[in-house]
Amino acid sequence: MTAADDVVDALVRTTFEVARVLTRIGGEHDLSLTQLRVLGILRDRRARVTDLAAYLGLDKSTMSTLIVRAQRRGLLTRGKNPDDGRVVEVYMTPAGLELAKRMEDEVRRALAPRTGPLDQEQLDQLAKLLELVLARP
Amino acid sequence: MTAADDVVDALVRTTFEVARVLTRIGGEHDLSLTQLRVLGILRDRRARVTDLAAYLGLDKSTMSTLIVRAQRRGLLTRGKNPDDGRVVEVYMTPAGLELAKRMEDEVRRALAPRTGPLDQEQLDQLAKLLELVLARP
DNA sequence: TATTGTTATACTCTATAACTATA
DNA sequence: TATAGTTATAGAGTATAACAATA
Repeated sequence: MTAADDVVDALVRTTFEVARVLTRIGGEHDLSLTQLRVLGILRDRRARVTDLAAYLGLDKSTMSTLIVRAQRRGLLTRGKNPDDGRVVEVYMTPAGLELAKRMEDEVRRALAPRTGPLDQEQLDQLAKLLELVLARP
Repeated sequence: MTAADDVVDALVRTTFEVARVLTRIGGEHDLSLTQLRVLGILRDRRARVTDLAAYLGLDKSTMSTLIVRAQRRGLLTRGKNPDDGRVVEVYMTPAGLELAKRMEDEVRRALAPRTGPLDQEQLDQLAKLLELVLARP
């Protein structure tokens, strides 16, 4: 068992723990983990259906139905791109933005007991090391 | 934006990145992220249906159908507990164990480019810090 | 009565295939 | 022809409710 293996183990376990928190908080607002993520992505930008699908690793048809359901709930909107009539751009409604913000706060609060025991130096180290892990594609 | 907020952001992004890798590798073996996790849990122990459901945060009925499908694929087996006729214990078949092992290797290989750039000290630090985060329930 | 598990039902999530519209 | 998106279909994942068996 190498140190890299230990890190992979810890990363996978952390992933399931954080995913559990995200799934619970999403569920409390009737949102799946995927829908939660869509809202997270669209918080600060608009995006095309195909680009969203590629980013999330989903088929465009899956993306399409996800958007339809979120739109039906008033969380986001679709609009034609005037430069290319084939393209549909997706963006948040005020209600969607508000929900995304509320859930972000809830996630911070839910994870606070886990980050709380770390001191300032450990928090900085962990953030830096995770950024290093995320840097590689 | 506090240091704790930065860590939460990095944890959430890491979660989605690792989940993407796990989803892809599971998918290559026709397994969902949940099924992948069930196999991971049962690798080194047997478990009751209700305990599995509680651990995964799923309803027992959901757990039941997941088990039925995995069993139909020959990955795991169910057996009555002789001490308590209500209890069903679930455990892996040799085929399930072999698949779990193969996927674990694939996950390590897939994440190697991300852990690779870290030196020995950084790996040890990251493993230690993630353990601290995981320690709090 | 309480606990353990399964089944029926009704959603959402997801990919594949077939389609429309635009380029 | 190629690209962007939608829709129809089918199967997996999920929870709720109702149920059977056991304690």
